[in-house]
Amino acid sequence: MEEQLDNERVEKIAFVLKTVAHPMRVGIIDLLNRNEKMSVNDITVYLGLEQSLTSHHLANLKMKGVLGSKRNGKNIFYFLKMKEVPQIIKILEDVKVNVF
Amino acid sequence: MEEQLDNERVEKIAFVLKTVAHPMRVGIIDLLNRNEKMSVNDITVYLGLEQSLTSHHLANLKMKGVLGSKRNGKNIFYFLKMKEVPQIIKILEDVKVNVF
DNA sequence: CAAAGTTATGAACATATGTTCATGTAAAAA
DNA sequence: TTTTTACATGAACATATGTTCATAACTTTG
Repeated sequence: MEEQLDNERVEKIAFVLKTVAHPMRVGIIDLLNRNEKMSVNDITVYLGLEQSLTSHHLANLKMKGVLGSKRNGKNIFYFLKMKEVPQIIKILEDVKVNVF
Repeated sequence: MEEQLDNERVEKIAFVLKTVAHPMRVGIIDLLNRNEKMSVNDITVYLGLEQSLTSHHLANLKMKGVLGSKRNGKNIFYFLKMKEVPQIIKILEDVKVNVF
């Protein structure tokens, strides 16, 4: 039998889940899982969003450690840092939920 | 290369993540992953919470399809329904985050 | 059937989160 | 060096979420 999760772990786990738990952010992460790195504009266009909103979400994901970024000329490329996150998404790919 | 996630999937995935993304709820799920079923009072005592708050969170998890429940005498026992969720928690057990 | 034990519910409140809009900053191109 | 392109930032706002408190509902026991 495995150990029970201590408080710190529970907090961290919930923190990561909260960070990812939004359709736009799941979409962004899925995209970056297939592409290695993408500019803000690429992401914005690809997902059909608005620049500012994309930027806010990207900043959020970066701040929490899920993504990283690197400038190249006028572009800033974002990439996946926390490898666990796509695994989570994969597990939930065919999940059945009670939406209402 | 795998298919990109369609909108509906992204929505559902985010929905489940949102449902779980709270320290108390992660704790509850972890507990129910080790115990098969537990009464509200057991959970309340074990996690050191308050009755009403526990009940609210349990109702929430049940409504979204993560947990199920069954009455037995005066007690109501809750149990895990969505098996994917403990797997997710497991993946994040040793995750490194930028808390601030 | 009244009392005690167990869980649910709803209102009220505080706080967190997501979005928009206007504007700022940095790099490249003209 | 002005303009254009690409991205970030902050304020303001609306909405969602978590918690507490009081009370209701259901089940067993006396």
